[in-house]
Amino acid sequence: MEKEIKDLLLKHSTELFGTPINENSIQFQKTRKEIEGDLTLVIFPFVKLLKTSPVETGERLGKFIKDTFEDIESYSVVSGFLNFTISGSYWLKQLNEVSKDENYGFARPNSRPMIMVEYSSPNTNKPLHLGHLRNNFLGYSVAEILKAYGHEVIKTQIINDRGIHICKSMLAWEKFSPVNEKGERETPANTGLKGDKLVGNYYVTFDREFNKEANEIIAAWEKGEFENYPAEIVDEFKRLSDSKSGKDEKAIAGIDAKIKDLAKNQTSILLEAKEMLVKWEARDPQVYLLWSTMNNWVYEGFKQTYNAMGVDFDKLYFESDTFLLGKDIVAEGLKTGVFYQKEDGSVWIDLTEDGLDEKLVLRSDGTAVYMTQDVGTAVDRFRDYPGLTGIIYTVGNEQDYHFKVLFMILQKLGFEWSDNCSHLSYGMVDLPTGKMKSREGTVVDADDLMAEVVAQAEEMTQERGHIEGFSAEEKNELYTLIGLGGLKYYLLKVDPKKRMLFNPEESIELNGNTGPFIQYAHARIRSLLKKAGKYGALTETRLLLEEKEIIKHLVTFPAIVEEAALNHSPAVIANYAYELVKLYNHFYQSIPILIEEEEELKNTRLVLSENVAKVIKLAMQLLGVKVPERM
RNA sequence: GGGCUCGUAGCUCAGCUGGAUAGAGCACCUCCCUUCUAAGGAGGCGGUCUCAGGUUCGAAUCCUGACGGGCUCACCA
Repeated sequence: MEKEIKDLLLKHSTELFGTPINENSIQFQKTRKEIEGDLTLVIFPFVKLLKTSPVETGERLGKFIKDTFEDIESYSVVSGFLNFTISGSYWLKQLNEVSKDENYGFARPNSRPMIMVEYSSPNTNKPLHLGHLRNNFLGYSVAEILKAYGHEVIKTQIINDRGIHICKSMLAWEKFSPVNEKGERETPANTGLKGDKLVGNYYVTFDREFNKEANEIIAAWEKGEFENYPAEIVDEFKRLSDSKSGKDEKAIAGIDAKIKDLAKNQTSILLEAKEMLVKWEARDPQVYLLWSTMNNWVYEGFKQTYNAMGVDFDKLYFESDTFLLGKDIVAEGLKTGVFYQKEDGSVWIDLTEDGLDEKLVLRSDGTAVYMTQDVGTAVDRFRDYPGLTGIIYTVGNEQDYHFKVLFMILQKLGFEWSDNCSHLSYGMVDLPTGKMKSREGTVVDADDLMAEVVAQAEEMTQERGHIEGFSAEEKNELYTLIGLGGLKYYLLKVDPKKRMLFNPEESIELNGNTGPFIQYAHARIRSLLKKAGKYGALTETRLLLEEKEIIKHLVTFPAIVEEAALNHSPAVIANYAYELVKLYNHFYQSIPILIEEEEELKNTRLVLSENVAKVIKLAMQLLGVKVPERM
């Protein structure tokens, strides 16, 4: 209806206003609750054109529009707003349209260009944590939303499987892993530990030993024992140490941190790790075997976690595969003058004219940095998928600058698709106690959290669920569905861009704006429909206000999907679903459905309920949240 | 210090391409299961939309500045 009115005004604008009007000056909004009407047109923009009062302008437009559309029953002008009341039969027709389409709101699959969505992208030295949950749920959901909007979507990730951090875990495992009676070191098989957890433990072990050794070095320096250390390091230490006198506490802490870095670089353990990295790059068979063995443990662990999260990928990329291509591209770019080389051999790009800095793209020793492999990975992807038009990178907002630079480099290298690449930048997840810090042990582990949330759902469901006759397996499925659904909804209902607070109590809450609240509404409707058995089709009936409100909301679903797709925002979908459920619950509570005696009214209400359940399900599907038939 | 970003009820968040009296949830207080799942519903309490200017018929929304929080400015990833 909005579109029809808009077209009408545009078509007749000269006749109505004496001049063609801008499409943007036609603004619709929802009619306020207290005022009668279904649709409101803002008339201020036209007042100036007509040089009459708002009331007069409104009356004139109102009459013109009402006379054109049969379905507009009446209009009223209230302080600059033109409110239309639309006929019940129009809304019934709309409900019928919704009802006909099993995938209402979804576009035809693959009717839009191919897009790649990257998410997750973990390091292989640490288990996944709460931050990854936000990342994974977001990426998965945005991918589903884009599919629903018609895009062909490739879900992917880049696995950060190479570099010094992996070598640290490898080294710690070699040095410190206990040997059992069979002469084996710890493995996931002989410890029963998930592979990512086991490797993560050794990363922690490395860090502990690393710090221990660094502290010993500092202690030695403070006692004046400087033999075995290079003169320039010793000088630097003395300079830093002397500069502490007379400074305040904060400044001293800063200087101490610098001293710590200095000492860390002198540790034998770091040296060994670096040697290992060099060996890895040279494909030393022993190191390479250890590397692939430990990485495979991690992948196996991650696989379980992804499975529990309910996310999946169409294609994986590994940095160990793409960083060489990155180096090739840098070499080409150096020839064409996109990059330049400094005397020490390092390669840079100058972005100062674009308001950014100079950025390193290759170290002086010729090895790749993060940027190098990201360039390589991007190009690799477009080679793999000739139909690909763009990539969406789901990565935390601490990397905003990195992606700005990456896209600019790709553009300067002449890849036209760089314009279609975007950074889905999301805010950090804070805890009530503050930031998550691995050093302080405040990181919330993804597996633990999911298990906890499911256990909580079990407890709640046993307390109040309607699960008579469920098998043990069905029960467990339900607990998982509720626990995980709640967690996903909790993390997705907030605008991705914003930093958010994770409150453990709220995340398992069942009341209010939560996943289980929405799931419950769905289960209740399904149960109602089951009880109703067969019922007739829609017929011409009068509609109650409550029913009309719901239909109005259902009708906006396609526009919501579009908005969510364009903004890469699952939160838009979550808020929509919540609104829908609130409207429905109000209706459910105050209007008889099954016990309505008038057959036509009952049918209408059942069809309405059925479609509410359908749209809830579709919307939740876009968030990766499942909805139960009973709960 | 430069760049980016955020600041809405006690708390967590919607609203932000300018539009009517700024909305939810949680928490707190009242009510409602001899009607279909009360994991529900109705109502109450609670706001100088950080502050100060500006643009506009109209500003939580746009612009400028201040204050406060976060991120970032590595031959780390």
